[in-house]
Order: sequence, then C-alpha cells, then structure tokens
Amino acid sequence: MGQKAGPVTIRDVAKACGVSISTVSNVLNGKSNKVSDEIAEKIRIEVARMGYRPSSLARSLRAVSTKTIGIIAEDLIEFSSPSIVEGIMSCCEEHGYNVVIENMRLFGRWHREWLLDETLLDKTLKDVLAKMETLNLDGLIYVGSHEHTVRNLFSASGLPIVMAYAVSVDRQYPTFRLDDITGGYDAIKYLVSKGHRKIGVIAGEYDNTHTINRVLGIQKAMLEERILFDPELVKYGSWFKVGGYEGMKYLLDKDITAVFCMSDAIASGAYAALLERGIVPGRDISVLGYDNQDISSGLTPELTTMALPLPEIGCRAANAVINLIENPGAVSEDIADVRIPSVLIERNSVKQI
Amino acid sequence: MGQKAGPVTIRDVAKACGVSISTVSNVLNGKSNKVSDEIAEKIRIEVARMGYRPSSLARSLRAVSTKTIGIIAEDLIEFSSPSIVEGIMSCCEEHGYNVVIENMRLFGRWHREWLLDETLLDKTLKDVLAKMETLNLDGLIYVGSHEHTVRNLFSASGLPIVMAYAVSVDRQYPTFRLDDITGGYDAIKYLVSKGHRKIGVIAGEYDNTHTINRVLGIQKAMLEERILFDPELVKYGSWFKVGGYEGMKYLLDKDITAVFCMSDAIASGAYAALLERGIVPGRDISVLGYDNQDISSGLTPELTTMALPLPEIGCRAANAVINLIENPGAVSEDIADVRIPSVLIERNSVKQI
DNA sequence: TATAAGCGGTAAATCGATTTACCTTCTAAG
DNA sequence: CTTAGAAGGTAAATCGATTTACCGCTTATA
Repeated sequence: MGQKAGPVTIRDVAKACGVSISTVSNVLNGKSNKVSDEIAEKIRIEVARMGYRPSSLARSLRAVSTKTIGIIAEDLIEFSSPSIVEGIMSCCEEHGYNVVIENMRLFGRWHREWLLDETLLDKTLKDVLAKMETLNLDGLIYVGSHEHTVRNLFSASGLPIVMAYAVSVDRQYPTFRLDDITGGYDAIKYLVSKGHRKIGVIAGEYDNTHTINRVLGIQKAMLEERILFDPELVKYGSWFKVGGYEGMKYLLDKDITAVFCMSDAIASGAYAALLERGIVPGRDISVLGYDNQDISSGLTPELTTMALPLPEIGCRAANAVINLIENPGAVSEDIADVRIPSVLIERNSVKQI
Repeated sequence: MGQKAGPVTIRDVAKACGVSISTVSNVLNGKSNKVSDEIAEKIRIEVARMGYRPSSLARSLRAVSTKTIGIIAEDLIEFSSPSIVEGIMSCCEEHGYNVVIENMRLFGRWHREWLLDETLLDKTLKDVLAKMETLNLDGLIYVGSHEHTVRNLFSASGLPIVMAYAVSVDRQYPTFRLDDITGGYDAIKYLVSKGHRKIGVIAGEYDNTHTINRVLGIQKAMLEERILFDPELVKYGSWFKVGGYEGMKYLLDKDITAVFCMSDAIASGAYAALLERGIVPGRDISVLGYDNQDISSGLTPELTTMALPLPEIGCRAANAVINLIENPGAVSEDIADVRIPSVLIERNSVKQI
C-alpha cells in the first residue's frame, strides 16, 4: 500500500535520487552542464531502472507547443490518401513531430453524398476544426482532392496550414499537388519515343482540373513533336472503369496505334472493351495508364503507367508546415504552389512500333 | 499591446464575465445546477463570442485520462491497414475517443526487410512503444498481419491492448481476426451452389495461417457436399500474381470447372495464364477470388470474390479496448478470440453450370 | 581588495484546466 | 428564536513537467 498508482513521474525519480525535480529535468533535457557528472549518471540510471517516461501532456502544457501536426483527410480510404499520409508521417517522424488524423468522412456518417454538397462539406469541416482546435496543434495539413471547395475556414485558428493534393479556392495556403501538365506531356513524349504518332486519349470529366491540365500537356508535347492535335481523338467521360470502356469503344473506329488513359481504372475499362473485340492490348494496340494503382500490375498485360508521387507530396507538405512552424517569419514568401511530376513505370502494355 | 498572445483560456472567459474560473468550468461541464441561469447564459455567450475552446492538454493532465487510443500499424500502406484503421477511427469517434497512429514501417527507414527479421521487428516495436508511452494513452490497438511474432512487450505499460487482424504468439490479448475456416467453407459452398463439383484451388504459402484454415474450411464444405477432396487439385505458392499464374498453369491439365483463388492478386495471375491459352475466365472456367481489392473490379470479367471485413474488424477491436478502458474489471473474461467472416461479392467470373 | 563570474543546485512560478473545501446568504423546519 | 440545509459562488490544491530567480561558495580579474 506504500505503492503509488499510475505511471512513475519526475517527482518519483527526484525522490529516489534525493535531488530536486529541477535537477532531474535538467539532466533529461541535456542541460547537464548545470549538473555534476555523478548526479547526472545516478539520475540516468534511476530513470532507466524505474522506466520513467516524461509525460508529453505536462511537457506540452508548459511548452505551449505540442510538437504535433494535424491531418485533415477528406477521405482516408480514398486511393491517394494513405500514401500521402504515410509521406507526411515519415517526414514528421524525422523532425520529431507527432501526427493526429481526422477523417472527414467519418463525421459525415459514412455517406459519400456530402462530398457533393458544399454546405455539408463546410459544416463538416467546421466540426472537424472545432475538434482539432481543442488539440493544441502546431500546424495543419489538409489532404483532399482537387474537386472540392475548401474555404477560408481555418484562419481563425492562426495555425500554419498547407494543402496536400487538394487546392483551396482562395489559394491562401501553400499547396503541393500533382503536376498534371507535365504528366500529360511526359505521357505523350513516351508514347512518341516508342514510335506512336496516332494517339487516342481517354480522359476524365471534361471540366476537371486534372483533365484540363493533362490535355494542355498533351497539346504541348504534340506541338513539339509536330503531331496534329485532333479533338476527335480525345474522349471525355468518367475516371472509372465504365469511362474507359465507353471511351475505348468510341476510339475503336479511329485510326490509332496507342491510347493514353488518364487513370488505371479507365485503362481497365479500355482493356475490357478491347478484349470484347478480340484485340489484345500491348500487342495490337498500346495502352498507357495513369496513377499506378494496384490494379495496374493485376491487368494482363501489366499496365505501363504514370505513378502518382503521393509520398513525396505528403513529405513536402509536411516539410512546409514544419518550416512554417519553426520560422514564423517565413510565412509570406509568396504562397507556394508546388507541382510535383508523376513518374513513368514501364511494364508491358506499350510496345515499340 | 494590451492584447494577449495565444489562444483564449478559461481565465480570459472568467475575467470577461466577472466570475471565477471554477464557475466557467462548472458551466462548461454541465454542472449548471451549481450556477444560476443568468450567469450560465452569460458565460455561454461569452465563450461563443471569444471562440474559447478548452485545451485538451490541460484537461487530460488533470483528468489522467487522455481519451485517446493509440494504433500501432505494422505497415500503414499495406492493403488491409487503411480500412481497419478507418473502422477503428469510426468507432472511436462515436465514443468520443481520439486516435493517434504510429507506423512501424517508418521506424524501419522505409525498408521492408525488417518484417522478416524478428530481432529488428522487436526492436522497432520497442521504439514505437517507448514513443507511445510518452503520449499518456488510454489504450492500444495493434494492427498487423498474422505472419509476425508480437511478443509480450506491451505488458510494462499496463494499458488495455487488443489485436486487430494480427495475432500475438502468446495469445495474451483479445484478438479480432479473419474467420478463414468459414471463408474457405463459404467459397466452396458458393461454387457448389453454382453447379461446380470439380474445383481447383490456388492457395498462398502452404504454411500460412490463412492458407491452412481456409483449406480446413474447404474440406469441411466438400465433406458436406460429398465431394472428394483431392490434394492434387490444390496448388500452394505465393499470395501474389505470380503464384496465381503458376498455379493456374499447373491446374490447366486437370479436369476442373472452377478455381478458387485465395487472393485477388492470385486470381489476376490466373487470368493471365488463362488468357495466354485463349481460355476466357467466367465463360470457359469459373474463377473465385478473395479479398475484394480494387483490382477485382478492374479485371475482365469482373471478379467474384470474398470481401474482407476490415472495417468491422477495426470497429470491434476498438469497441473492445474502449470497453476494457471503461470497465477495467472486465479484463479477464477469457481472452477473446473473435473471428469475423468474409462476405461474398458476386460479379461475373463465376458462372452457373 | 573588491567585484564579477562560474559552479552545482533548489524553491517556486507557471502552463490551463478540474475539483475540493469552504464561505456567504437565504429559507424552512423545529 | 435557533439552526440545518440549500443555493450560488470562490480560493486554492492539483495534475507533471519546464523555467526562472536565486543561493552559497569558489575562483579569476581589475
């Protein structure tokens, strides 16, 4: 019964060593120039023996900074999120920061419809922020898609904020996102390098940022290669399999040797349409995908595709907040808008002609 | 310059209302029977106006409990982790708990080899735990694969701990994992219901828990259906595409009408082998997958498969820790070992004969 | 010879909340 | 008329750490 409950505190260590609390604190924080070697050693031994771990709660309360960064994820399960989050965590780990994640979808009771309802999105975001404000965070990273409108709801908190993958309408925060122009450009350049000059494109929704920018890149590459950009050869639709299926059926009539699909899901749909007609992808026609999702190596033949630089986006975003946190002066070096290129993964669906 | 820095505290609110700190605290914590209605109202208004949010740091320090649960993920990017984590977060959200995630892979400097090296795994785990002990958590959930050895390293912390998906060697913690026996059983039952009685199996590694148990389930179902279990018809290999490719080539000589692949990746390899020989899956032969990964709907024809109950595993694990946290008495109601069945997703790769 | 600086260490304030013990005043019961 | 209890509120202790101010003593400097 002389036994104390709960974990061992700095007070316990101090008592066990017969020194003051401050001395223990000093040793633990490397200010050992203020403590004699014998005492320091004794304390270190006792700390190890007792299994003492300083409470980050108490530490943070005193220090004001919690050394933790909040991640707001629009949808944690969405294909791009986990890798971005891992990139963020990796970088934070390196710099000694903790991470807490809020998943917006959860606040929406598992429905997806809210993504389409802007009022609801705003409301959800506000709830999430209220919860996070309670957490005494040092900074915030918003991970989402390009599609949605993120308004200036954060400002109240006064925290450093950066956007990963997503873009805020008012462009108020540093942003790290895909370089879609270069993506489209590189895709065409690669296809041309393989001898293709008659190239079809199956795109996502026609008014989508990714779509628009990739088409820009495509046009740029074609101009350089002196290929006439034929709007008849690009089919807009959806990002999903069905879009690829329909797009490919449309393109089947055209005179092309290769097709650039703006997502791997689209490519899988294209495969389906091809197979239906007995045309084998990678032999009779070349197919280039985008995203490098798991599916791309599951297809037969394995899909050559452009890998999304997701961990890098996360990592650079994290670096940016940390920088903002540690030198608050540097805030307004022109709100950054960094675009990070995708990298080509060669597999077997594009052949040299 | 009369301006205070930092966020608004309870003291500020108290001052603004001309009452004591305790009164504000009482109002905020619903003990309003100790406060007159006028004052309570006044405080609530002021709280809203000033945008005051109680610091969870200070609150937790005082309350001992942080209302947060730690997740240790062996590999956050691994296909099963994000969904399990989402399940956990969903449940925690509902019960008012926060969540912090540690990704073991990060501590291993992005290498995967450590998963094979048990000493390294233990060391990594110890590091992660040391970090988490600092966080004053209320409970812990370990999310990992069945493959690895998780020793009794946690005990020191004295925290409630449960395992999600993974299993600890010493079976010391409540465990929520796949019901592989039922999985194998249901798979065969389904195939039989579609008229198949000559069924091949492409399994994972022969000494893997999933493999062993699913085979058990297969045998049980076949016994029930009076089908002779022929060991020649089950091909062990790897969980990945290559395993499926080789397995299918092996089975091509046999007299079968359907093949049960123990992962979607295996099924994708089977598709490849089939296509190579001009056999079309879903028409000439039926294929059943397992996992319900993205890839399954990307294949042509779309793969009928068994969906892993990942969110449910996460959710039930979370419920269990929370229960352990809130009634510490209930600790030893026989260490639970709950097995959760997979659910069949019908698509187009299995046809009635 | 003053005076300053260094050394090794401690007591007490502090961070922002919760909680306990207690203090008035007022009302109702004996 | 006294006293018990309730209503409404406050001061101070507390949670576990960090940090500041200071203390007594020795040694170097002007």
